[in-house]
Amino acid sequence: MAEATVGASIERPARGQLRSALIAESFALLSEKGMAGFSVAELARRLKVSTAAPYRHFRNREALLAVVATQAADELTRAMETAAQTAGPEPIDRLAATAGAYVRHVSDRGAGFDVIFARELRPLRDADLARAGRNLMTLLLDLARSAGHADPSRALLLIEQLFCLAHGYITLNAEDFLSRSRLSPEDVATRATRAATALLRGNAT
Amino acid sequence: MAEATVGASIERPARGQLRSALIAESFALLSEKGMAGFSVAELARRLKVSTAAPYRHFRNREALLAVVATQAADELTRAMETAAQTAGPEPIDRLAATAGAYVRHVSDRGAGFDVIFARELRPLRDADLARAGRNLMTLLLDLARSAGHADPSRALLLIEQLFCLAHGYITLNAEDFLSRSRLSPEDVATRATRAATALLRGNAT
DNA sequence: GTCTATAAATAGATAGAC
DNA sequence: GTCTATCTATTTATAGAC
Repeated sequence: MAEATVGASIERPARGQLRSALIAESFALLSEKGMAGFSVAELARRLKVSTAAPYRHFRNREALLAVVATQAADELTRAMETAAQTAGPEPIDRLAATAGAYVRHVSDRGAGFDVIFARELRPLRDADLARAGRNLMTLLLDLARSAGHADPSRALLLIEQLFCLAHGYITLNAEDFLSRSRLSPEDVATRATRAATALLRGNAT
Repeated sequence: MAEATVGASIERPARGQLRSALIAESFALLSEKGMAGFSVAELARRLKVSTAAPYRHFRNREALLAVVATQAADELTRAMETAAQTAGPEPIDRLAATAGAYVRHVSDRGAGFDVIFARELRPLRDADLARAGRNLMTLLLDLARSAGHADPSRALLLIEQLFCLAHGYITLNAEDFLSRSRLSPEDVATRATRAATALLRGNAT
């Protein structure tokens, strides 16, 4: 679990470390406030630097978010790759574990498809972010293909269904819809994995 | 489709009609900006009244949102009731149609579970909103029970899975994840209904 | 590489006139 | 029932000092 939950007191970064500290703290802020509630000023306040300091490292709010989104996509690609490999030989189990890993990782880190593919970041046309997003989608489509869905449009449909389900679990858990208090990343991932398995079974028949 | 899409020019409401106009326009604003981007000031600007005017009708932003959330819950309850009744005798079809109606209605109106059960509105302890939310959940649980899931915790699980899926479709469609441009409420509902059917089949086996 | 100071928007909300 | 005027807080972003 990435630290920096609500009240965690944050060290002011050493000189020269602001850029990486900004990126790291962005994940915590996204986790708490989401994309729309993300603010460069609050980020600076948390790191105990002036509100102007971030602008020495990033042209503007969107450029910072694009770097965060790129890192999120790369992290997710690795987490899901690992989950698929660990899950055993059954195609359905592998895909369900992949969706579960998505839910676990995004619940923990706060940046998922909503950030990676955010409409708000599209106008930047950031090459790194585009590459990271493509890698992520390629992994998913490959997994769907190797689960026996050779038809590309069928594979795409399966991915769409699976990740709408996964992302819904994240979003509604954030509003305490699944439980009286927010479920841990581990718990919500478990529930989402079970749901994903049912969805995949229903598609197989 | 509720009008008031992006550039739609809005009539200034007649004297005495501001309260209902505020509520009506809130749905359009939620549709475009979501909960976090919702602002009383922008609402007033769109209705061509002063920023102070809304505060003659609602104590604050949250009180306004609570009324909107209540109406959203009541609308949804009716829309989903109708969809279930129209869907024919098959329990799976009825539940899938209900989820589809959720997606269609929320894609159009902008206020779903994220607004109705918003964490932000919880501290108000608004009795009307609580009643509307309970009615909505009661309808869904009844539908799940009559679909053969007599065990209450099993019925709850089914509803959870179904509406995480439905809500995920809405959220990701809003970021153009499902298509290069945003799908219409009708189109996203069709896709979600298909996915819901697969999910329900997978749970039945 | 970071700071102070500052500007222009925008937000939520209130007091008091009409 | 709505307005003008106003206050306070917050955000994005820039200029120029250190």
